[in-house]
This record gives sequence, C-alpha cells and structure tokens, in this order.
Amino acid sequence: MSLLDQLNPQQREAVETTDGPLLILAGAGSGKTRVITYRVAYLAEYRGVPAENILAVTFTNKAAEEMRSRVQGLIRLPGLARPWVSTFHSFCVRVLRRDGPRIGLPRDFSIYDEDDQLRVVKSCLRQLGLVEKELQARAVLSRISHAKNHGRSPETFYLHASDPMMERVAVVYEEYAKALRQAHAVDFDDLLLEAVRLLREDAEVALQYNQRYPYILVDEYQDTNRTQYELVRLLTQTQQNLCAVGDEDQSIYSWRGADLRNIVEFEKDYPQARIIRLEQNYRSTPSILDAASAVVANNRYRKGKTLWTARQSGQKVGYYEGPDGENESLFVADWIARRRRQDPDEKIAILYRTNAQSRLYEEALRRYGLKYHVVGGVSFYERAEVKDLLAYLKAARNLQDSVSLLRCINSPPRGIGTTTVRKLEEMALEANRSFWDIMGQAIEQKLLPPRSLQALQPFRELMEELRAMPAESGASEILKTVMERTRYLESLEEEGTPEAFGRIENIQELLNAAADSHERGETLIQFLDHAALVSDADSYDENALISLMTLHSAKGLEFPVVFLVGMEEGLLPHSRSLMNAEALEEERRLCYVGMTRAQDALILTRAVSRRHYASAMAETSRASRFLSEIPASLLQDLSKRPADRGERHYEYEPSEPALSKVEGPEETAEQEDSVENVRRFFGLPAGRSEPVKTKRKPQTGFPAGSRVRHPKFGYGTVLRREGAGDDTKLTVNFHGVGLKKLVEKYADLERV
DNA sequence: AATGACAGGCTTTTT
DNA sequence: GCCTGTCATT
Ligand SMILES: Nc1ncnc2c1ncn2[C@@H]1O[C@H](COP(=O)(O)OP(=O)(O)OP(=O)(O)O)[C@@H](O)[C@H]1O
Repeated sequence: MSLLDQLNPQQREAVETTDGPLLILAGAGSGKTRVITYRVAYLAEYRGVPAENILAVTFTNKAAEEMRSRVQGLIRLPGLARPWVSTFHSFCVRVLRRDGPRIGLPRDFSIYDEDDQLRVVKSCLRQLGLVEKELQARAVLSRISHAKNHGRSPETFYLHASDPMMERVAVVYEEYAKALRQAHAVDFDDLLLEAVRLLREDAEVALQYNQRYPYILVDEYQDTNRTQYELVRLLTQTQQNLCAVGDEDQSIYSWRGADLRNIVEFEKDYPQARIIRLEQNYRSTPSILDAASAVVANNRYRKGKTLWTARQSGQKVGYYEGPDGENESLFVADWIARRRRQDPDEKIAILYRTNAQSRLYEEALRRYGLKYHVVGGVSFYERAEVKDLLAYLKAARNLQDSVSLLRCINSPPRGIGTTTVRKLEEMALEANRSFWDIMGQAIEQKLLPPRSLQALQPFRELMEELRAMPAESGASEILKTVMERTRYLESLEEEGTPEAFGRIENIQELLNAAADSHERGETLIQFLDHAALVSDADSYDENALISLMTLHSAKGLEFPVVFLVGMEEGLLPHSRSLMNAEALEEERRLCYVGMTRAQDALILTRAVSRRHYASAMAETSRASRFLSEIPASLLQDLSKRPADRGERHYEYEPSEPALSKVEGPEETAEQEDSVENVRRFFGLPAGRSEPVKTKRKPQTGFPAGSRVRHPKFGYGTVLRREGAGDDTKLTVNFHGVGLKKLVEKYADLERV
C-alpha cells in the first residue's frame, strides 16, 4: 500500500501541500503527528527532497523521540542522510556549536541546567549581601527566565521594577548574566535566544540555514514560545515551506511562555498560509473520546472543534475511589497484574500530575513483581554522583566554567573547604577574573595559607592533565582518568553503605553511556550536550511495558490502557492553579491530554484521604471537578461499596497476593505502615499472619526487600521469598538483568 | 575540614 | 516523609 493510501482526504491534502506555509489544527488523536511523519516520508521519497534538507522540531524530548521513531518506521533511507528530528533546544545547540563563535560565543561553552543556574543565583545573592530568606533563589531564577524570554535586559527590567524587591532581582539578574558570560556558559533560555540572535545578526549564517532547511515541520505548535516562534520565522525567510501542527486544547505550557498567539496569528504572519482541520479521531473508543471532549468543553476561552471516531463503542471509562493513596495504587497494580495474564504485551501508562506521585505506584508495582519504567523525575543525569563526574568533564573542556569547577573541587573530599573556596571566590570577584585564573594566581604567588595551597596544587594538576587530553578523546577515556586519579570508586567502596553501592551502580551506568557515546564516534562535547538536554531518566528499562509519567510528558503519546490517577481537587486541578481562571483551564486541558492518550481503556482513580507531604496528617480530599464534568452515562464505578461488610470496605479481591515485605528485622516504620494498609485493604484483621512469620529466624537468609549481590548477576533486591529450609526460593530483581528465581541455598548471595 | 545531628521547607508541570 | 541547608562537634 502506498504512503498516501494510509491517510484520509484531509491528511492527504496536508501531506501533499508541500509548498508554502501550512497550519494544521486538530484535536487529539486525529493524526497530526501522522501527517508530520508521513509528510517527511513523502518529501523524501516522492518529491526527492534530500533528507538532510528536512527539519522537524518540537518542544519535549518525548515528543521528539516519538516523531523520530515514527519517521524511522516509515522510510527506508539509503545511506546515512537523515532528516533532522529533534527538540528546539538540541537544534539550537547544534547551530551554536557550529556558528556560535560568529556572535562571540566561545565554542566550548558549557550548558547550565537548573541546578547550575541555582548555584549561580545563590552565589550572586551572596555576593550582593542579600539574604536568601527574603529572596528565594528559585523565585529569582524564574523572574530572570521570564524576563529573558520577554526580551528584557537587566537594565529594562530595572527600569520597569515596581518595587525595591524587583529592583534587587534586577541587580541579581545583571550579576547572573555576567557570571554566565564569564563562565563561558549558557542556560536553557540562552540556547534559544542566542540562536535567534545569531540568525538575526549574521545574514550570511541565516541564509545558510534557510537554504539548508527548505522544509520545516513543527509538531505541538501550541507549546512554542515567542523565542521559538522567532526562530522559526528566521528560518523561513527565503522560503516558507513550513508545516505547523497544533491543538489549542492541548496547550499546557503557558507557564513557561508557550503563547497561543503563535497559532492565532499564523495567518497574519504567513499571509499565504493554508489551514487544514482534521476531525476524525483514530485513537480512542467513543466513550473515551466523548468523556474527554465533555471535560474540555467546559473551557470558556476556546473556539471548539469537531472530533468524531468510527471506532466501535468500547468499555466505559472506569472510575475507582479508594480510601487512601496506597489503596489506590494497589488497585492499579492489581488491575494491571490481572490484565497482564490475558495480554502480556500490552502497553500501559500510569499518568499523574506531579512527579512526586510516582512513588506509591512504583512501590505497588514492585510488590506485584511488575516491571515498569519511570519517565522524568530525578533523571539519571541529575543524580549527584553523576553530576559530580560530569562536572569534571565540563570543567576539563571549559576551565572558565566555575560552577562545574566548584562542583568537583572537593568531591571526593580532598581538603579544600568552604573557607578556601570563599576566599578564592572573593578574590575572583575583586579582580574580575574567573575562579580558575585566580586559583592559579593564588598558587603561584602563595596568596593563601600553606595548607590550602597544598590541597589546591594537586587539584590544579589534575585539571591541567584532563585539559591536555586531546579534544577528540571520548568521554569514557577522560572519565577513566578522573576515576583513577581521584580514587572515586574506591572511596565509595570503602564507605560500604547500600547508598554508596547504589552510587557505584550509577557511575558504572555513566561509564557505559560514555563508552557507547565514544563508540558512536561522538566527541566529549557531544556527550555532554546529550547529558544536558536529554535529561531522560532510566533509559535502561525502556522495554518495560508499564510507563509512569506526568501528564506533561505523556503528550503526543498513546497507550492501549491509561490510568489517570489522583483525580482530586488540589492535585488535578493542582492547588496552585485554583486562584486563576486561566490556570484552571490549563489544568482542564491537562486532564484532556491525559484522557485522550487512551486507546482502548481509560481508568480514573482517586483517594478519599490523601497525605500531602506524607508525614502531615492525611486530609480528606474532594473529587476533582473534572470527574463531575464527565456524563455519568460514560462512567463505570469500579469501587463497589457494600455498606454492610463491617471492616471490609472494598469488595475488590486481589488476583494474587501482594508480596509480603514484613520479614526482615530491619524494616522501617514506613514499610510496616504500608503492610498494615495492605492488610486493611484486603479486609484482613489487623496484624494476623505476618507478624508470626517475623519471629521465624529472621537472621538467616535474605528477607524480601534486602539488597544482595550475586557473583554473576551483580546487585539486586529480593522481591519475594517462598518455601522454607533448604528449599527456600528467592525472586530477585537484579539491576540491568531483571527478575531471577534462585534457590537460596545454592545462590551464593552476599548481603550488601 | 569533615562529619553528623537537626530544622525547615517543599512540589506543579520541561528544556 | 525526604531532601537540603545550617549548625555544632571532632
Ligand atoms: N488515516 C489514518 N488511518 C489509520 N490510522 C490513523 C490515521 N490517522 C491517524 N491514525 C492513527 O491514530 C493515532 C493517533 O495519531 P497521531 O498520534 O498522529 O495523532 P495526533 O493528532 O498527533 O494526536 P495527539 O495530538 O493527541 O498527540 C495513531 O495511532 C495513528 O497511527
């Protein structure tokens, strides 16, 4: 079947309209991404456009990944040429690495992530003698970012400051900008802004990129901010074969500057523009689609659009209400475990509003022995030990990068403390030089106490050695040198704690990533850029069929089964949005996005009682208003509640017993609590069977939950323990290996 | 300078 | 409840 036959008439028209500006406006699941990907394939295969002349961009990594894999599935490209499919940010990095020097950007600039940015802001606050209590670094940073994205310089910001507080923010902003310049560093905002500046100021470069990418496609156009819009404008000066697709009902990034004007004024900015609407949804069953449409219809600031599906009516949208968060998560895990038996290959997503909500679900899934994959959250590259080592690499490439330098200067501890660092920082500020320069000067002219100098000297030598390593040596080679010289692993091993071993694992993972990168022929800088931009968590368990992620990350994806959990006032809609009508509408769109990810089954859940920061007393929640916006006829209540069952509040029976975690003597109070909840959940009288087991020789063997090491499989966690005596069998989840069932007696396990 | 105990605040959401 | 930042102790 040919490419075009797999499209409906409107989609087909959108794909064939290759020349001139085109805006596609359409609801969820109507094939917007399909149009983008087919269009790329069509251009390459039918119109003979060289793949490298096609640029497809979007905002999030996940959405870019989705696009990339779908394009790849569609075209069989000869040779190495590939269309450039990425996020705006990666695109800009590539542009700036190549042509940044033309606007005075150092070629080896560092990219500062939020953590780095905060360090800079804090240091500026300190230098200005401002107390963080009054001016929170995070708040200042968000003001700075907002100002930058609205084209305000520190000076303009200062002039517009309405109160003394804002004036101070303006001063911090100025210092912040100066610090970044001095560190040869750019933040995420700068990546876009500097790329725009480059294209604006250098006509020659602008022309080059215009010619290089005569075909540009933008997915999730409703998420673009003004800077990204500007970038697209600058790339479409000589030709306007621009295809933007979007859905105003899925605009969920206004809090970081996404601006619907980009969509609304598209026709104004591109007078030749054609607009095509897609109205058939191919993804979801009618119940799911109707429910989602009913919710979003409550938004007032919206034009409204048609969306229908030819799919047969499926199951109703499920609704489960549990007594507390734990029960809610166990319901989900149990439901999944049962479903798994019928269809072991089905993809399932658990979606939530905030990253913090993932914990309960991870725990529940682990208990059921289900493999899962968490997207986002504390990403791999954000872990302290990983960032420490990356800091060595960043500093090795760019010694002006003081944040990275300061990050690795005393990790592992080498006798350079805050006093020494503060002193040097002061000197640097005074001389208006970088930390590295001042450090060298201090050593040479003996400007510090001998003890400090003695500690600084070896550090300086190490960094010089790293810098001297050839630019094309890969990340892994340099990392190895760092590890050897600093005895990083050894000192962690000596620590001997489970946390330390966890860190060792992460470092091993980093070494693997670096080695892979080297094999692909990437330079150190490319490796670092990837680490900075693709803050993608646990890329290792990607084949797990159960995905946990925020509603934001889920946009653009689809799953046969979707759980939308925590459907409560305060969570969805989030409490921070209750004050203002526009924010509330955005929450509603978020709900819409989540619901429309589902293909065949959608289940909404909530907990009646929710602990907000856990320790605090549990509060009774109110059901999300979005639930009541779904017509009752589309909902099916999954929480049957017979009133006369005494203790047993919920009739729902587990299909397999949750794995007991009460055996080891080292259980924490929190886990005891969980067990108590499980028991209540299953309607068992409090504390009956398990405590008996607790008494049974807990010292021998490895209770569920203990961390172990196996000579062949490495480190892992015991999930389940069955049988007794010589026959005792353990189910262990080994990192990077997966589940293994072992006879305890022969397994040769070591406690860690 | 390094370590450990304690207080306080924190959670939107992404690059 | 957990992480971070601060303080006191060695
Ligand atoms: N003409 C078609 N024939 C068959 N399947 C289609 C067609 N158009 C779209 N689909 C399928 O419908 C699903 C949704 O399409 P797609 O992801 O492109 O929609 P979308 O508009 O980008 O959705 P969203 O905005 O919700 O992310 C995909 O599985 C896609 O393959």
